[in-house]
Amino acid sequence: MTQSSEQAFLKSYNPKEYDTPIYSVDIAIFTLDQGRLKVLLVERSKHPFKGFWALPGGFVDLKKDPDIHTTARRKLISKTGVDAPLLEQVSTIGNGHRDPRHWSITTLYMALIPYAPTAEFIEAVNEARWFPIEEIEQLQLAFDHSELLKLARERLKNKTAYTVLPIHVLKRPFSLTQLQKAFELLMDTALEKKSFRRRLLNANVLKEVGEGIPDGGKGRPAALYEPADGSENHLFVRVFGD
Amino acid sequence: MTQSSEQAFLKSYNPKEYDTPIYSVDIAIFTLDQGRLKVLLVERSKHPFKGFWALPGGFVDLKKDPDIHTTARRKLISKTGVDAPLLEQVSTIGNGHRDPRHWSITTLYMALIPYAPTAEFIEAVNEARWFPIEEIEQLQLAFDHSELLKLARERLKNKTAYTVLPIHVLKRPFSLTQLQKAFELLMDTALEKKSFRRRLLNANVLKEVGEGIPDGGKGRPAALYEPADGSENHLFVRVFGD
DNA sequence: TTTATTATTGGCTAATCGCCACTATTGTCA
DNA sequence: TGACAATAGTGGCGATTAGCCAATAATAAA
Repeated sequence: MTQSSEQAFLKSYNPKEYDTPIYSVDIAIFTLDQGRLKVLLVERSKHPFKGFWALPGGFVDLKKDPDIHTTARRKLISKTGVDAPLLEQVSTIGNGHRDPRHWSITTLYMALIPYAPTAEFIEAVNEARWFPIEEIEQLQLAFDHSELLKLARERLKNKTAYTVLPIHVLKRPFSLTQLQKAFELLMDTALEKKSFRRRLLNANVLKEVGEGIPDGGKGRPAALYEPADGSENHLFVRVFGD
Repeated sequence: MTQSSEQAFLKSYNPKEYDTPIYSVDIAIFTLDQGRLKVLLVERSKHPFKGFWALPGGFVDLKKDPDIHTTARRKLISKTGVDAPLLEQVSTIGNGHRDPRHWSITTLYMALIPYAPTAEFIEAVNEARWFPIEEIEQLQLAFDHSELLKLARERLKNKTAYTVLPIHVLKRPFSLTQLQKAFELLMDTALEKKSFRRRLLNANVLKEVGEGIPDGGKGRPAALYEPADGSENHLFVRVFGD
């Protein structure tokens, strides 16, 4: 994108109503792939910020969306091809400078999704890509999306310390080692093996569903688990990690 | 308000833009007075829901408000006369049925404020009143404000269990007994005295600033405290209560 | 059989909570 | 002036849960 074409676009943009802000929804979609935490970004095909990478998002369809959560879900599915096991609101950011067009408000959501079911769909569309989160820090994203991503990332870290959030990024069933790895990647901290297992097992949030090959293919087979019914909302009384 | 005048109002309402939702900010303002948890409500003077009690709130002033947090603060001050020591975002609710006029979105904030500095101002305006929270449950509020209040109340309970939120509803300095009472009212649970004191004192979130008369005027004088610098954001590693 | 590799458990210490009885300080009142 | 009522504050034990780290278990490959 060139500076001048954006200027031209801005000049031609003429909001009819000046007393109502633009409202949109943006989603930070997280997954785990190849032992790394990744985020889905889409390349903007339109001004403003044409050509920049951005969080998936868009406007409410007043005719079709019953509520904003549905808007977020619709956008999520349109970019990944599938629904996500976790989609929740993070925060709403609104001010007069985040969008060059106008006073603008966005409600930020975060989603967790296993990698596999999304891979084929996303490779087919070339405007969307999974980025390792560290790589995004070097990128200049559209609007204030770098800050939005930081907000979602923080929420993810914090919530992982007292919930079982990471069960939503794994394909099922999973071993405790895999689950621990997921916790560690989402929290960005190493966790102590025994403490981790004790915590999860004592909480009755998992049900054993057999045994499988170990992580990495070598060594003792691991017990495999799935989330127990209703465990998604489990709250630990103590935070984990330090 | 009469059914027919609301009907007439709705018939005459004609939004110019159909593809953008209404956006507003609402605030659940909590205080403690006479040993009770109270919430500020305002009586609506305009349609829709004319004559109903509602949470304070309103629209963004695109000319004056740099961001939505400022919008919330402006509304808060206009109803209470003073700023609040705690104002934070709770959640954003948006759907096609919460406002009879149009698809509508609101960002809900909650505020905590000591009672005394607000009393005079609020008694002077007769469209605003502090309601004990239990009384509000019997009331039919405007729009979906009963649900919004429930959301804010839940957030208040939850956060009180792992933060020092209640320091913001007390005038300073305060005794530990007063602070415990505040915690109990905000959490809606009885707390154990020794555990409470140990928790607060060990956390280094308070500084002693003298001694004063006991709670109720009788008995041994109590040590008085103020929040220590930076203690507002203290997070306990364990939740309290039970 | 040995070894490498991953999974799982044992067991001690420390922090923090629930519980509850006990002590401390003040004013009141006979 | 000496009990007593009322509120503030402490002592101390058992339970839960985290950190630590070493030991044991199961499997495949050498």
